[in-house]
Amino acid sequence: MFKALSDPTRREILKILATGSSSAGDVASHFDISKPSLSHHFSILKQANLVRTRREAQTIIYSLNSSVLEDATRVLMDIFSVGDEQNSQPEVSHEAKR
Amino acid sequence: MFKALSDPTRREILKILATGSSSAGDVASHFDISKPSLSHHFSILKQANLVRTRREAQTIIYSLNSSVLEDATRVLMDIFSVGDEQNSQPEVSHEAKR
DNA sequence: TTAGTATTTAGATGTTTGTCTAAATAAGGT
DNA sequence: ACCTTATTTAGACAAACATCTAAATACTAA
Repeated sequence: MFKALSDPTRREILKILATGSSSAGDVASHFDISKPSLSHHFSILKQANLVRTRREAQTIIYSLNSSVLEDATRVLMDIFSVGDEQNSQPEVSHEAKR
Repeated sequence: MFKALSDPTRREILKILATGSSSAGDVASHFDISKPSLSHHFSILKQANLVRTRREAQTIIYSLNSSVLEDATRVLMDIFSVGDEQNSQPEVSHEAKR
């Protein structure tokens, strides 16, 4: 998921989808890259479970999977162990005492 | 910052630092990769402002820069526009109405 | 000032990633 | 059936990335 979020284009796609779901083509019109490239980004986002798709006639509608936001935020907070013990004033490594 | 977070080794480093700051060497002992490689990861983390350093005799002590967590979380929430308007039930793209 | 420890820089290498064009697939409309 | 529109797959390619070894730098202590 962090891999998926690490590309600026993909984050932009997510922002666009956050304002309402839309077709692959519609999203593509916001960018200056080819549709195959966009399609590739979509597939990565989908793999990361950040978006969902449904078909509507010929077009594929992409929408944000917001539930993963909570996961993402949780993982981040977990990494930084927020609301946790001895985090703020770090101790000195045992080898580094002078 | 997301780029920095996109590598599993770096996320692991951050988790280790979350339990208290430590020297580059100490952190290295948790991994099976060379010290130069670790050093490279550190420099990326530092560039992303996720860690801070101070020198203590020969050793360099790395510590988590927790304040960036809030930024990260904020950016994430921003992307998903949490606590916002029409996000839950997506509309259909104008081209996709049948 | 020489030796030892800790970390970083340099340079090389294989892998992954983002992009492209061309072709394939999917669905509808005439 | 055929043509048009929408999207994806395939294959290629350059740039970015994670890793390594060897050498350089930074500091301490004898």
